[in-house]
Amino acid sequence: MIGFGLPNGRPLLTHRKLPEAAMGPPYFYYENVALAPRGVWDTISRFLYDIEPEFVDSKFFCAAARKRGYIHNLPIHNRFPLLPLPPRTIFEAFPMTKKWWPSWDTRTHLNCLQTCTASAKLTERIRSALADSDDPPSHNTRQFVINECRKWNLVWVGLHKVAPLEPDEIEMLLGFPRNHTRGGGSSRTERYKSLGNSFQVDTVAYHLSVLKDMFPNGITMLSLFSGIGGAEVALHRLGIHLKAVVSVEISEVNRNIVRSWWEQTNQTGTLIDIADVQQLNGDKLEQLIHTFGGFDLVVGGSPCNNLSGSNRVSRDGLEGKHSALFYDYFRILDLVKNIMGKES
DNA sequence: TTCACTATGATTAGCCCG
DNA sequence: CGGGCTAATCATAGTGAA
Repeated sequence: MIGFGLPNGRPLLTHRKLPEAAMGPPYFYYENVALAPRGVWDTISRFLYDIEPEFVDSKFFCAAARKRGYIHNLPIHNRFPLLPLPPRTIFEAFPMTKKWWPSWDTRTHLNCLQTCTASAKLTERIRSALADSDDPPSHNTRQFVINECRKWNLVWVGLHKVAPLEPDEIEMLLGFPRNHTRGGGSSRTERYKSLGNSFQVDTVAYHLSVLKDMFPNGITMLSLFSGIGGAEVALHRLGIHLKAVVSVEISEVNRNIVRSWWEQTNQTGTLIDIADVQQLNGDKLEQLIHTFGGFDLVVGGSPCNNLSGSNRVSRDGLEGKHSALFYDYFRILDLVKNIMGKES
């Protein structure tokens, strides 16, 4: 799952032919979970002008897996990665764990960072099982421990002692500045949730890097379902000036996080935040496009709640309560294309 | 009311192998 | 080609303490 190519490998593809209807302006970038129920990506692709999705696992960019599909109309040649390159193995990311890491735990990468973490009961069950067993432990004990460690992304922090990642460790893995989600009224639970729902910044930045030469004076972006601002952080770290960002995000805590980051990084552009995508109708978009002279980029990862395999309760597909917001991404993107096409 | 904590499988895709 | 196996997975809902 390497998409059209990785930073240090030979590209599988350097050019592609996009359908006429897919061409910009604006450029757009859509994201969601790769392992969605059958047929979901076919539907998404059909709405987004029949562009073939680019499936990438972020384990090639950082120390944690993140299998995602991206549909975009960006050029794909001359991409470049963010520097410095982030740690790409568990030991590089968390050197202190090496001391306690059993040889029979052969993981080099973590699994997908999700919204919930393991219970204290589980880590205690693991400690107890290992303390009561031989050295090395029996096959059954090892199997139990390894399975739980993989399922819950546990790391070794002591003798027989595993623990879930801390929020600041997840921020690092995902490419955000330390304490990005800390403060601003965000509880620990909310931090895990917001981070679990986020982009992996290095992966997204690699795809967006082609914009740097194309927009030397900066870009104006419409950011839908912004979350904690993964796309904004990616562009900023690429050194692309943000002239204006219209950010749409339902969570007040997340809006605060992005607003706070905007202040921390001394942005000179304009940040407008909107709570609900439903507020973005034709009139509102015409007004915004008139104000900013159009959007260069429309970014969005629509809710995956009803697509994710972790959802035992309501994995209802693209028509599910939350994931159906994909259709608002399409609606808004298509409106922007039409309005901008009319004015040019 | 908020927050921390806990338990709760099914659906895929990719293998190998007959 | 299909059955059996391994493996991964941006979560929801309930409870109880503060």
